[in-house]
Amino acid sequence: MTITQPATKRETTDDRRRAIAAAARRLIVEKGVEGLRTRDIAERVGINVATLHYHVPTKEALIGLVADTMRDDFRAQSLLRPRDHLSPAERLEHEFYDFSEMFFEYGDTLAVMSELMERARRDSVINAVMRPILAKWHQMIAAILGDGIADGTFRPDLDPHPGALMVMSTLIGFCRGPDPSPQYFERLCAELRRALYPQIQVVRD
Amino acid sequence: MTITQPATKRETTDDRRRAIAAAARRLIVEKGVEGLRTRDIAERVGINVATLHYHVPTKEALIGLVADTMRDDFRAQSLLRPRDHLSPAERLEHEFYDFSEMFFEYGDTLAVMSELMERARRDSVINAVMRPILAKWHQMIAAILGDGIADGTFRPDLDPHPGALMVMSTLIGFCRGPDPSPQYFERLCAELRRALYPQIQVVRD
Amino acid sequence: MTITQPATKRETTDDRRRAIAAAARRLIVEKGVEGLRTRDIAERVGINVATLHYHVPTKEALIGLVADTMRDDFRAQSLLRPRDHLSPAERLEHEFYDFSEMFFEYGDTLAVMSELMERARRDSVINAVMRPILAKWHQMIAAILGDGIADGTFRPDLDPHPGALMVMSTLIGFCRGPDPSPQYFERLCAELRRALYPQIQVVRD
Amino acid sequence: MTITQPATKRETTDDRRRAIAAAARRLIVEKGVEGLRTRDIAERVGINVATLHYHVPTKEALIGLVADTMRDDFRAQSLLRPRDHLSPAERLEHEFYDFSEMFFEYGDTLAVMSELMERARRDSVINAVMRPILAKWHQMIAAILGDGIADGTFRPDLDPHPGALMVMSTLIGFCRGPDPSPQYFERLCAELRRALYPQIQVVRD
DNA sequence: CATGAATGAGTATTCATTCAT
DNA sequence: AATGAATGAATACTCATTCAT
Repeated sequence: MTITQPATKRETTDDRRRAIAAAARRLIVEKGVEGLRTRDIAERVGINVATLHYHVPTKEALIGLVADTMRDDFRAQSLLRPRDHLSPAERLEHEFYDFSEMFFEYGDTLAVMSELMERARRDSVINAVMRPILAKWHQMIAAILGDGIADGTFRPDLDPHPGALMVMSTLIGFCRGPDPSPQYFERLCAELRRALYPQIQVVRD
Repeated sequence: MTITQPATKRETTDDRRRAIAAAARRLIVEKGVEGLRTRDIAERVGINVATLHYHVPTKEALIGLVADTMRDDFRAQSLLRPRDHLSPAERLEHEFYDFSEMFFEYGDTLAVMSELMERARRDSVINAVMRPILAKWHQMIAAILGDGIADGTFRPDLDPHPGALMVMSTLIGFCRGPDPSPQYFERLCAELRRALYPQIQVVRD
Repeated sequence: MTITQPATKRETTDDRRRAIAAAARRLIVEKGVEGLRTRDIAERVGINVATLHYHVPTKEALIGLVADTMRDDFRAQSLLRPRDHLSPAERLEHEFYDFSEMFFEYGDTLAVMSELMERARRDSVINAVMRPILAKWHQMIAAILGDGIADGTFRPDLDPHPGALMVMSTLIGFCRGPDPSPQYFERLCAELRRALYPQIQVVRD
Repeated sequence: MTITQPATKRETTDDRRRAIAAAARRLIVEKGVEGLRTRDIAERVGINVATLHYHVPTKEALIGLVADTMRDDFRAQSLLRPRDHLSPAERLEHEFYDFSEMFFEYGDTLAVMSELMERARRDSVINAVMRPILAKWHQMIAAILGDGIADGTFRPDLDPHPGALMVMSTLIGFCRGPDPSPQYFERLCAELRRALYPQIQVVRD
């Protein structure tokens, strides 16, 4: 129903590459990058191994392709979309929401991301694609925090750069954390909010 | 003590296993778990591959062995050592310090940890060893936070469990973060402190 | 002239085959017969691999085609052209000159020839085309020598058949020899002349 | 009876390498260097492909090994052995005899040599081993000719360097020539002798 | 305990050739 | 006549593991 329909015999290269990337991602989730086999991908797409190599010449290129689709996903997903017209608080909530959506709806993407990040350390090709994504994300959150500090939304003593890393890391940590339920995600977000917003209730006497 | 007369004969097998684990860990840092080759380990230890298999019969056992040494390391390292006689604030600082020491002095341990965690998702053997370590760590920090909330050290609205995850994730995030310098680590810790402690300065008039 | 209306439509196939053969020969010079790839040829001709196979159905046929063009070249080149109206000495000089021209001007032809000869041993198709060329050449030189012996131009004790082989082999040996310069070629020809002509200076009394 | 006896199970690496080289040479004679397959070699030696790779890690190394055995053969064979104590005429006859022996008794060696020489043009590894052999041989014959010219054995107008190339090329040409019989070889040698020696019969009165 | 040699089951990649359009 | 896509059969090479000594 989705991708592996053997109805229309000859596919266009672009479709095939898409299908290959999708199969590769699913396999990465299942077996990790190190367990990724060209034969498995070909089989899952329903083509010959040689055909796979016709569309994606080498395994390195294949991983590059996967990395590219990751970037596209992140772009398509609003995660990296600036929302300058909104207030810092709203933008922060969007970050939380987009991340939860990505985790709960498109779980694969984050899992693959995690795999690729680990590998990025030793694989310059992956690194070249992955680093910018993280960097962009980090910078976006830092901007949100910066704006929020300026307009008094967030704590005045908040340090945007480490603060952004804290937010990102916490969200990522959730994925590997002990309780991957939406309820726990909400608790985590609440904690982050309290960590970022000024403690209003203390004001007074 | 076992077969021939001398005293320190017994250690041989155990020593070998230790040496093998050490070599394996170094190689994991260099090439990742997926790049780990029994031959390379043997060569680095200075023994034959067959001999390696004599001491550690299978690769799965080998990774299990490495995981075991990880647990031992974390135990030896004060990270998981309870320090009930100290104040919550002191214990938190100890966590920061121990983590920084592990990162800056024994960088390998965290790198291997990271590799194994990624793999734990699919490898039940690794998972069985790694999960408890993380769980223990998480629980310890949660305890610190809980105690600190109780005695007023930390924000009263702090939620210990997600808070602990936030602390852990942020520390872990530092390792992969954009700036792995001690200075940045300190900024990050400062940020965490501000996130956990009550905002004193707000108290006025 | 090529693709639109004009008259010369019919030649297309033949032109294609010629272009294919030419590209194949260039590639054989560069990478040897064993390094010859249909895809490379197609690319160099500027057509699709499938199109190549349309014009030359199989690789064996392709090599046969190349061999054919070799024969045509040798025919076109005066090497195999009888020159009965000239004196044996003149005809021998023509052989030297034609060979040098082929080596220095059309180096490819001899290189391809050499490649194909080596392969002829095991490939009956190539053998069928190549042997006759060599045989013809050998027979022509033997005829020159025979005629020259008869009219006193060459040594009376010269044995035409082995003599011809000696001349051919020496010329061929030059191509692989230590010094492929025109000067050395001339020295080699001089040596052959002294080996074939009677030693005049000895005649005394 | 010769090499492929599966009696003694574990062979020493040196023996295996020898057997592998021998099998490779036979296969090169049969199918050429380009038709050489590691599987075929392994099968002929009676070992697993992986075992082959254990002894000779790569195909390049394999061809290097074959080239090495060629050099050893040529050394063992008297072809490259200087015989300074003999007269130039005797030394020349030795060259003829050694070559014929190599061709008629150890036909493989020259066939392999021929294959490797063709490939040497594009393969620097082979070239590095083969060139020196040819160079040495050429130089030895040139020395014989030089000595023979000096002591009046050979024509005074003989040019040693091209002369040596002529002798070598003619011998090599015999291998590919139209008639590979011992009788024809003798005719060819006779022709070479007449080409090198002064023409005594001309001296009369 | 130790080792050199051996091996089965993979693993990415290549290549001539074919097919549907 | 031409082509993009597809494929079967190879091909060199790898690796954890085993065996005989």
